[in-house]
Formats: sequence, structure tokens, C-alpha cells
Amino acid sequence: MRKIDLTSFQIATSETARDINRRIVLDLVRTRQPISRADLARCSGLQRSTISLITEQLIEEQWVTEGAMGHAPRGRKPRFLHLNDERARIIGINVRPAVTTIALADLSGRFVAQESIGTAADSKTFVADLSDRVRDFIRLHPQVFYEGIGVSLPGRVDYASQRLVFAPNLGWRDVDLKTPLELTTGLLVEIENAANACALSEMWFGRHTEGLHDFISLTVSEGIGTGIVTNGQLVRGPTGMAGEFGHVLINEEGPLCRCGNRGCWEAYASNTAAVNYYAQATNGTRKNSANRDIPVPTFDDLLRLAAQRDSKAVEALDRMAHYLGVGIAMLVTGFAPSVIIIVGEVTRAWERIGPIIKRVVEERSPMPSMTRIIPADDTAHPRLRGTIALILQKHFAAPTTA
Amino acid sequence: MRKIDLTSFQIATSETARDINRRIVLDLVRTRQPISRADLARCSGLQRSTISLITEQLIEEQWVTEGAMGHAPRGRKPRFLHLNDERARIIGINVRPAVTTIALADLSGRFVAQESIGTAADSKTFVADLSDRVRDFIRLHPQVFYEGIGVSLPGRVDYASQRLVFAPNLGWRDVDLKTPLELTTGLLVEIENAANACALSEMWFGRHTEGLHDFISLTVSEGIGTGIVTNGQLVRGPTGMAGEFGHVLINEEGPLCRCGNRGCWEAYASNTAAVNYYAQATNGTRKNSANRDIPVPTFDDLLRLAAQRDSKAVEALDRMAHYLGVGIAMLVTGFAPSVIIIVGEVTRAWERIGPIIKRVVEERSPMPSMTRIIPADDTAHPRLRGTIALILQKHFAAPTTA
DNA sequence: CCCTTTTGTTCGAGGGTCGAATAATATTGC
DNA sequence: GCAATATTATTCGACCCTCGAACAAAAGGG
Repeated sequence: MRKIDLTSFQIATSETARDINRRIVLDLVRTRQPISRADLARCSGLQRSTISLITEQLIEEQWVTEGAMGHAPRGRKPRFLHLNDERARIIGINVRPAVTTIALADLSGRFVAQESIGTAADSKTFVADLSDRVRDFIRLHPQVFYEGIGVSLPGRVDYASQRLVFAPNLGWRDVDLKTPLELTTGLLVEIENAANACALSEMWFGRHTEGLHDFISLTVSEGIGTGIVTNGQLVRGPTGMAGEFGHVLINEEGPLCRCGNRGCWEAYASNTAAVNYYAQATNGTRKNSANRDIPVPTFDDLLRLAAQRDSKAVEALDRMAHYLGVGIAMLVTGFAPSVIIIVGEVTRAWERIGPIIKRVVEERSPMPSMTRIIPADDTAHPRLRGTIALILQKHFAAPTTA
Repeated sequence: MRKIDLTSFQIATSETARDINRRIVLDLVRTRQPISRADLARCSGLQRSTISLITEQLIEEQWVTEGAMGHAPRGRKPRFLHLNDERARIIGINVRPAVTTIALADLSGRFVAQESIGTAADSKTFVADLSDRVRDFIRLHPQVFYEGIGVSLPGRVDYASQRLVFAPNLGWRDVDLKTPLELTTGLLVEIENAANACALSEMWFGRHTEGLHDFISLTVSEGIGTGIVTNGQLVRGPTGMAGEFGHVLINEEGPLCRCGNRGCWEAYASNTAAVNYYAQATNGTRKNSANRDIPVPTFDDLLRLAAQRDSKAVEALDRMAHYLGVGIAMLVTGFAPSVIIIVGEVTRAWERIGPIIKRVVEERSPMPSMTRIIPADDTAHPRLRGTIALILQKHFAAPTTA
């Protein structure tokens, strides 16, 4: 149940019913393809006559194509309908501290091209770089229909101003990516926080989320982000600042966090935290025979060391896993979501950390929780695919009524 | 943006547009009354002709009544329309550990009758008691249209089974109130958690929430409950277990909580916690001259003592306020809601505890928050009024489309 | 008394879905 | 081979809804 917002509502016209049913049919074609008109009528509840009219419109607008004849045990053979992947192309951009990925995807979220550029330290330089590269990218891939550009950013996005407010890992503040990109490409640009992008990716392309209304996507990298979905909708808050559970204090006298406070969850459970644990443990021994400092390992090194049964690396990961559990227990208690999906390099050591997380969550939950805690499929590129979903939504999401 | 849930969606028929616009008009009449048809057309964006048809229907069904003529500087005088409060009566029931309140409200949420019964310790006895009293209550107030019965419960409600799962303060588990009440009254019965009821009360009758999509209602009594509203909708989670932030652990070695765990937020910041703080502080001195134990004070006593500047009571309240701040900081960081409304006896000492809460939240938030933290109007009976909203929603909320 | 302004109603046009009827195809049984 | 049956897809009139123009009703001003 949603109250009608009398400060901004949408009245219905005679076309409203068509808009609603059209989107339902389009979604059914997307997820159930190949599918015949008769089947669409059956599983939508609309009349066959109505389905015919709607599909006629969708075919005319090239969202849907007629394919081969299907097989029926008796009677006239059905004509299969497919989603027309060629109808539109979407550009997805995933900005990360070291490297930024630009990819081209079709309507089904399949990537047909991909390239990477270095992420410049200075935001102005980066925006200029990116604009150039995207323009070249479009020239290189002359598709007729570009639907838009989705951008995933490792920081908070203000949806009112459509600007990046703060990205601690990049050291950027108040950056406008949207306007320059829109000016150079003439395309619609939508920006989104990385954790939210992961949630959108799961929502639109995930295997675990059909019919799911409440889940959380937890991104664990240099920091920790939470993409929260309740009632089937992303929680962004009035300014887009919702989802910063990574900066909830779990200990007032804890280690210093990038945000300036002490003892944030992400200061205990991020990749950075694990690297610090390892560095502290090897502090005395981290000099080689020539008494030179060995460089601090990366988180990837740590995973490799742990796989090789390096006891201090294992210990660092275990500690990280413990604190992941501490924070996840908070989310489980507070939201009781159906699923929490963990995204990040750390999932490569899931066999070790998964049980630790689950044990800690169980210990700290007031009652046995129904929440499944699962690692994301890392090969699915959730951040990047989420940017595709960001644009896809415009055509496939429920229309805004009332 | 909401993805269409293909496991349970709603197709649009020709009547869908009417349903949407009808609800918009009805809500406009509710909030802007008295209002003329011409004004309705202006502030809805619908044609005057359409408004005429819709209001004709609403008048016929007695949701709306025509009232006096209005005044216009020029031209034909407008005819005012009002919401017909007499159209329906709603029974609200607020179950609390000691006492249960039964009230009768009109469509505007005004209470026209009210009575109280003791809450029996045993749930079976209570359900029988309540059914009898509600039946008598209805006989005593012979209204033609009873729309339904809303019930607020101090515990978690499973919406799938429509049962009370667990109420720690009552010691009840797995209680079915809905079926017996529906059988004895023949009316629609809806049950809801107390914190969620407070959120609904704010949403539908509040002064702070028009146009607000993200806020949290925090109930502080024997325990702590959070009624969370995001994207303009109550967050209940798949089973209704969402909103248990009161049982988030803030210290593993903390005091024992009613849920069985140690160190839950509510074990630090509830009324019970404050009473415990006071009891501990006066442990050595809590015997009178005859060396007899003075009974442990109630939270009301504590508020009275603090008002009289009793240093130990003030200290206990301050400590409670500090920990309220700790938990609220978590909510502010994670949700960044526009408003957090605090409900409970503790708001009577708002001048003292308000500043403490705000200071702690400020200290623990990664960036200056935009969240307003305000005390609820205690005379508004938020729990009770929320139960009215629960039934009201059926007619005034946005219809479910797609 | 007529003109202007505003409110509220009437009515045909246009868009949408429904449901029955019809056309188009396959398969099965005889 | 042919009729009966089953299934798919389209066509068409009935009905519902909103729109927008025209019209009736009602007040005030010069």
C-alpha cells in the first residue's frame, strides 16, 4: 500500500491502461521468450484480442520480433515472439579507482564490446578523458539506436542534482559527469552508486531475485556499500544518501575510517581492513634479510596467500569475515531480507569466509533468520550490468501511476 | 522505478483509469476540503467534465457530500465538496501490556468513542475477552457502516499468516487475533506491529509527512521498535520481520535482552534500560531506614524524579538518551531519512534528551545529516490512530497496478 | 440590461479492453 | 481422403474512460 503523494502525482488517461499492459507483455516476452501470443494471453490474463493489438504495436516499434513457428500437440502452430535485442544498445560505464570500463550491451544485458581506460586522479581530467573515449567508442560502434548511458560510481550520488557528491576512494567531491557526457554524446545519461548498481543488476538480470521484493546487495571492496531493495524498489533516500550502512559505527574507539570517523563497519570489514590486519600481524617480520621493507600486499595478494595456507593471511581474512558477519547481522535483524548478495573479490574465498559469516550472523540474530547469504557470480560484472539495468528500467519498469 | 513482478501482477482494464483518478480525487477532497469541482480540476489536472463524473459517483456512494456555496470574486459561485465522515466508522484496537484500548473513529481519524480493558496475561483469555468487548462495543454504537477493525500489537506480525508471531512484553507466541475477531464481528480485521502503526499514523494524519517519502517512526517503551517508510511505503519485509533494529547488537558483552541475546540496542535505550540504570545507581541506597527494599520505580516515576532534578534519575535518562542517539545515528547513516519521529513517554523529557540525542547523532554520522529528529505529539495517540490508517488505506491508497 | 467571468454539465470523438464470432491451421479418427 | 476436433490468431461490436468543445447556470459590474 502506498499513499498517493499529492505533491506529485500522475493522473490516468485512456492510454494508461495500454501503457501498463504493454509493459507487462514486454516483460513477459523478455523473460519467457520464445513465447506465443496465446501463451502471453494465458499467463497475463489479458484477452487474446488485446494481446494481438499490443504485440502488433510492439512489433511495429521493433521491441519484439516474430520468429519461428512453435510446436503444438494439436491445432494451429503458434508463432513465437522474441525480444528484439537489436532494437537498442546501451553503454555502461563502471568507474573504479584504478580503471574505468566502458561496455556496450544489448537489451538482454549481453556485452557486445568492452574497453578500459585508466581512471585519472583528477576528476576534471577524467571527465574530459571519458567524454573523448565514449565519443570514439560510439564512432567505432555505429549502432542506429543508442538508448542511453549508465554510469556506476564508487561514491554517493545525489539524485536531485544528478551529481557525484563524494567518492572517498577517488578523492572526488561534487563532480558533474552527466552534463558533459550528455553534451558530447547527445544521449541520456544516468548515474548510480556502485552498490545500488549491483542491486539493480540482480533485480533485472539475477537468477535469485524473480518474485523477490526484499534483498540487499553488499559490495565489499576498498569500502563497503549496501544496495537495498525493499518492496521491490531501490532505497535511495531523499537525496540518495541511503545505503551508507558501511559507515555505521560499530566501535567508538575503532580504527580511523576514510570518512573521518572512527570505528565504521567498513574500517573493520573491507578489503582495506583485511590488508591492515595482515600488515599489523607481519609488522615485525615484514623486512627481508637485507632489512628492507617489503611492500604492503594488495588484497589480491592476501587472497593468494590465504589460498596457499599462509596462516597470517588466513587470520586476516577470518577477522574480516567475522566483522562482515557483524554488519550483516545488523542488516538481517533490521531488514529481514530474503537474500543478501555479497559482491567483491572476497567471494573468491567464499568456502572459508561464508561459514564464518553465517555463524556470526546466526549468533547475533535474535531469532533464526530466513535470510540467505550468497556470493555474487563475479563473472557477471554486476556493477557494469547494473548500469545497463539503469537505462533498461525506463522501458521495462512499472509505469508511475497515481 | 519498480520492476514488474511477473509472479504477481495486475493487468489494467478500462476501469483502471477511473480507479486511479477516483482515488486521487478522493484524496484531494480529504486533504483540501472544502473544495469545489473547479478547484479539483485545477489541482488534479483532470478535465472539469471528468471531475464532474467522478464526483457524481463519489457522492452517489456517499464518500463525498455537497456542502455550502463558496465565494468567488466573479462568476458563478462554486459548490463546496466535503469528505463524508459519517460514511464509515473504523474500530481501532491498541494492545499494550497492561491495558488495551478500543476506539471508534470516523474517516478523518477523529475518535468518537473510546474505552479500555485490562490485557489478560494469557493470550487465549485475552482474545475471548476482546471479542466479547468488541461485540458489545459495536452493539453500543450502532453505526450503519463499519469499515473494519485495525489492531496494533507490541510484537512482530507475520503478514502471510496474519498472526502475531512473538510479543516479548506480553509473553505471547503465535497468536491468531484476526480469525476470532472476524468471526464474532463479521468485519474486516487488519493487524499491525505498533511501530509500523505509528508510521502509518504519521503518514496519513501527520503534520510533518506531506510529500515525504522517507521517514522512520521510532517507538520507545518497554522495547524499541522502528516503523520504516521508504519510497512512500512501509517496509515490512517478506514475513513482516523487517524493522527489528531494536535488536541490533551494539555490544556483545552488553546486558541481557528480552530476546535472549546480549547487548541489543533496546537493552541500552528502552524505558526498561533507563529504569535499570536508575536501579543500579541507587542499589546501595535503595533501602529505607527500616532496611526494607523500596520497590523499583516505573519509568513514569523516573520522569517525575528527573523533572524534580533527582540527579540519579537525570543521569539514567541522560544515559538512555545517549544510547538512543547511538542507535538513531545508525538509522540516520543507513537510511538518511528526512525525519525520524520518536514516540513514547520519553518525549515528555524532550528538552533534556533531545539535545543529547542530536549531539550523539552528529558525532557519529559521517557527514552532517539532513535528518530532522522530532518528538511525536503524544496526545495524537499514534498507535491507535495508525490502526485507523490501516483500514483507511484500502480506500485512499494508490491502487496496485502492473 | 447586457457583458464578462466562473462553475458545472452535456455530448461526440478517440483510445482501450472484453468477449463472441470467424478465419486459419494442425492433428486425429474413421 | 475427409470430417471432426483443437488450437492459434484476427475481426468487430459493446462498453468504459478521458478529453475537449459547446452550452447552460449563476453571479457581479458598468
